[in-house]
Amino acid sequence: MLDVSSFSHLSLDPETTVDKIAAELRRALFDGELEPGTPLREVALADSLGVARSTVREALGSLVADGLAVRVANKGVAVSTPDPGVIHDVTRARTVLEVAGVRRWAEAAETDRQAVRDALAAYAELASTDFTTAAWNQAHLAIHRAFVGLTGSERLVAAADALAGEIRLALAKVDRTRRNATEQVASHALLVDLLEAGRTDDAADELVRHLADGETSMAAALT
Amino acid sequence: MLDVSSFSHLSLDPETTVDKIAAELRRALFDGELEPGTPLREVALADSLGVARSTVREALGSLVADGLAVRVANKGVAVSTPDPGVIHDVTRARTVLEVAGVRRWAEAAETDRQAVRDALAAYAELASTDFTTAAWNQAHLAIHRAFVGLTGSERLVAAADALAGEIRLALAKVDRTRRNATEQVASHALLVDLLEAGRTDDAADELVRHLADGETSMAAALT
DNA sequence: AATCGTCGGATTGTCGAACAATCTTCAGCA
DNA sequence: TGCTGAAGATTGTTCGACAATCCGACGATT
Repeated sequence: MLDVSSFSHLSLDPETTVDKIAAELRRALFDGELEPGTPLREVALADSLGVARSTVREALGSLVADGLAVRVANKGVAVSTPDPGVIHDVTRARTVLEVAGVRRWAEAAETDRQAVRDALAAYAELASTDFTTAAWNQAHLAIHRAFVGLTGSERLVAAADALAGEIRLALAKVDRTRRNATEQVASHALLVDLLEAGRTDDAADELVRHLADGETSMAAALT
Repeated sequence: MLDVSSFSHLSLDPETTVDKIAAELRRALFDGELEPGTPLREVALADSLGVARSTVREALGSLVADGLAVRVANKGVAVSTPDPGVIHDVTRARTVLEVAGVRRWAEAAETDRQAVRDALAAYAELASTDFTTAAWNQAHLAIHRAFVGLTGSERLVAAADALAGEIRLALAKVDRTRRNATEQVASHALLVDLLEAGRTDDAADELVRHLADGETSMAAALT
């Protein structure tokens, strides 16, 4: 039998009701079931989900903390509405984070580099299946998250996750991505190839271009 | 008389009780009145502050979202305990953010550059007064915040603020800063001078050194 | 007609009490 | 010593209530 200390790496934290509600709301947001600007009434959500108002309230606080919704005092919480200014700021922020990551490709931990390859592989595989918009966006953003992971800082990854949430919100109603799925995969594969070849400067330039393109297409999709 | 639409830039949001509680708890944390690891009991805080438990609970959620405290299910929230690993991660993260800022010095908005100068001036002035540890740390971190502000991204500044919170937590009980206040000011002034002279590469190197020094001294102060 | 005051409904912010589930402590016992 | 189990403490969640605030409508005034 193993020593007890061998299990010290195991852990589980019981999923609380607030977490479930927050997760369900996030899913609804990312699936485009809730239009940006939609007010999230506490009582309506409460008896729609069969929980108390306090619990809903706490879950809403979680969404607000992540920037997915905004709360104005005495008026309540509403789904964040991504405007061009937000898109621009998000793009500038993720450019900083992701470029910092890819520039550390050579010095990064091997596991972090492998995470990039794995994310790319999953992305490519998904492209040949019948995927949903939300799943596609998630796989795409997983690659960019892995880029930030190259910095080796979990806090930067957390910041990138918050940015990704706002992007998924903006992309919820857009599935223009489907038609050029293979093209998108090729673009990211090229980027990783440049990294593997040691051409980090070229990779960084390519990434900046890619993110700028993403900004323009996202801004255009806002109608 | 002015047009009615001239008032569109005015706004005010009433400060809610939860905000006051969260602010008070932050102050106590940054002033070192609460040791890291101290459990924050909901009932104790509630009747100590003269508010309901629900309200305290919500305020605690705010602290947890900012990384100043940690919540484990069914056990409650406790003040975060900064260990060397945390310090290292925070340092790596802020290095990315601040270096990205200073490298954009030339392209940054003039107001953002001026914010750096102003923060430095306030820091220098504070050095010649009888300051408290918390105020000193705040003035110091304001400079570094201004560096991130050079990126022009409010989201990166927000991320930097979260990092700054954890730093203030680690620095709460340390006032080794007092003795070499003028030296600290000189170090930051040199950095800004390099920027003004257009030597951004040298400034970035200096900044990296400065942050690395900060990490070692913070880690040493953890005892 | 346009502006202003007021009224009522809806919603949030906060409070208080309650209860089950879980954690912690500690005495008792093998 | 090491395990068991009961008691107390703490959290997670629910319910009900109330004041404060917001919002829209409805008149009243100029």
